[in-house]
Amino acid sequence: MTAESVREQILLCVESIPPGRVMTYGDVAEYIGSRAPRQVGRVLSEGHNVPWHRVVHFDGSCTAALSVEQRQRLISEGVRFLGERVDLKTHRWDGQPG
DNA sequence: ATGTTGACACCGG
DNA sequence: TCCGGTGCCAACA
Repeated sequence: MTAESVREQILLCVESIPPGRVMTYGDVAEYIGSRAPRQVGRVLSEGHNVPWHRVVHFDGSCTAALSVEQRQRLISEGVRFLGERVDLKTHRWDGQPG
C-alpha cells in the first residue's frame, strides 16, 4: 500500500459517493483503511475531478474555505441542511449500496 | 531527525 | 450547542 495507491483509493471512494449522499473525512479514511482523515482533505485539496463537495465534517458542517460552494452543490443535489450542517442522519453514506 | 502545519476526529466542560 | 484541548497521520522546511 503505497502513498500513491492511498490517493487513488481516496479518489475512488469519493467518486463512488452517489449524488445526494455525503461522507465524512473519517468515513473515507476508514473506508480505505487509513487512520488519517486529514490526508483525505489534503488529497482533495490537490484539486481532482471528483465530487469533493460530498465530503463533510463529522458534525455535518461544510469545509470552511469552501462552505458556500459546497453547500450550493449539495443543495443542488437535494441534500437537506439543518442550519449550517448537513442532515447526516439522512444523507450520510456508509459506502454500502443500500 | 525535529518542529510546524493542515479541506480532521473525539472527548470534556 | 458552542468552545477548548488532545490525538492522529502525512507533507514540508
